[in-house]
Amino acid sequence: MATFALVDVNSFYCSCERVFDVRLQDVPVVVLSNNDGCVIARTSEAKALGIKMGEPWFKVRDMAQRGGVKAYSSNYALYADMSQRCMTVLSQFASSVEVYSIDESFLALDGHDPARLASLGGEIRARVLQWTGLPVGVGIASTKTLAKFANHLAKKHPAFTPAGVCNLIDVPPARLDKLLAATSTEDIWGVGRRLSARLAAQGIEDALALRDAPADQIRTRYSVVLERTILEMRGVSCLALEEVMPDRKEIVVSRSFGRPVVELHELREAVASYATRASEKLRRQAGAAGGVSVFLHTNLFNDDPRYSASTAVQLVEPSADMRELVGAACAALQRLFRPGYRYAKAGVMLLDLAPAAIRQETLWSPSLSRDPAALMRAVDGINKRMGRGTLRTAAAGQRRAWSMRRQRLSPCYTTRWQDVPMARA
DNA sequence: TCTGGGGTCCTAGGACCC
DNA sequence: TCTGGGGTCCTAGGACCC
Repeated sequence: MATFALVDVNSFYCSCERVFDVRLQDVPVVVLSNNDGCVIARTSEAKALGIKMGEPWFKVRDMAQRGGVKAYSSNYALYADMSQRCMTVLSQFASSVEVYSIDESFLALDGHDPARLASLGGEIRARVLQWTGLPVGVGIASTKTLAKFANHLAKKHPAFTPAGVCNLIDVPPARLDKLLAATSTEDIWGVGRRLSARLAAQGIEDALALRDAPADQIRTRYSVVLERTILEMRGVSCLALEEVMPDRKEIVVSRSFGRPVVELHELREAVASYATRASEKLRRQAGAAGGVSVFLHTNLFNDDPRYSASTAVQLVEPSADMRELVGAACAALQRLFRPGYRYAKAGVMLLDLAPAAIRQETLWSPSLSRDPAALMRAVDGINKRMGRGTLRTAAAGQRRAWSMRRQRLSPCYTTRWQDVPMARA
């Protein structure tokens, strides 16, 4: 029987902020989305105040501040670096690790003494905390879906020992049934709000009823995906550990603007910036794009006149060249733009991605002596050393008055020398 | 009056995840 | 005034092919 652990960091973004500021230890902390728009991470103290996930910050700000909440703009440079440190520690505990998201990993624990799994979970927690300062939860079970559930239980029930660890393999079947019966289907990995509502309408009101529903009926009425979830809940492992992250099939860079944008030239700066960033991500996976799509829209929440549009441009041959991708994106924007609207957001998607190495050249492809890839390697190299955006296309602009608000940003403690308190002194 | 069967590819939309 | 960003997979239906 396979054994999986799911390890995740509690309130990850908030915990990262706490590591570097002891004053945040016992106070409620939230981290906001880009543009300081919504609450996307909350500590338990902030949850206790009734602050919901995804809630617009301007709606809860007054209440939150009265309650002593400290709010931060999201600092992805800090979180990405802390994530790497955490994953490095986790890799010491398992031969195979799947980094599932910025704050979660699945570990293959096969080969460990079954009697020692729970205490192993405790050791994982202790070492990650000691080496990175981040608190994690550990769920252990025979399938990935059950490991997710175990992790959920470890957070909810302080009774499991050691604290923060739940090993479902040790839980007697009758007790497991009770725990499932007390769990909403929505709290099962793979079941979202919509499916949960449809299931409830069919009389499947809790996770126990879902597990025991007839699998073939579920497949016919819903999908093979949900059938797999049910099998996994029964201990039949259908989802394997995926160690190598497959290359992205599409790359999206999009942002809401810090304020409404009316002028084409400002939109062009934004779209060129997004295309530049997207091309960096593309080259990082050694890919080339066959097409570029651009979208833009006005504010969907207020009474501004609505306009929303997208269009795609096919490239003559796949490319990872920043200049070509920015050019294509700007051409697409030109087609979409309608004057007189107050635009709120734009985005660039790179489509039809393929490995750059196997691309099909045309009769007019540049010769090797004018290798555009060499130029891009130089650009990427300089930006890596000197900071993102040091070299960019002129189209990406200088003033960038449209860029997002981040008024509550913490320092990049681990990735910028200027931001290290000691270095400033 | 009669109007096959089977396959592939593409796209849009819906659902999920963090 | 203020409402995030970036992904994946599956399915149904239409176009098209022989």
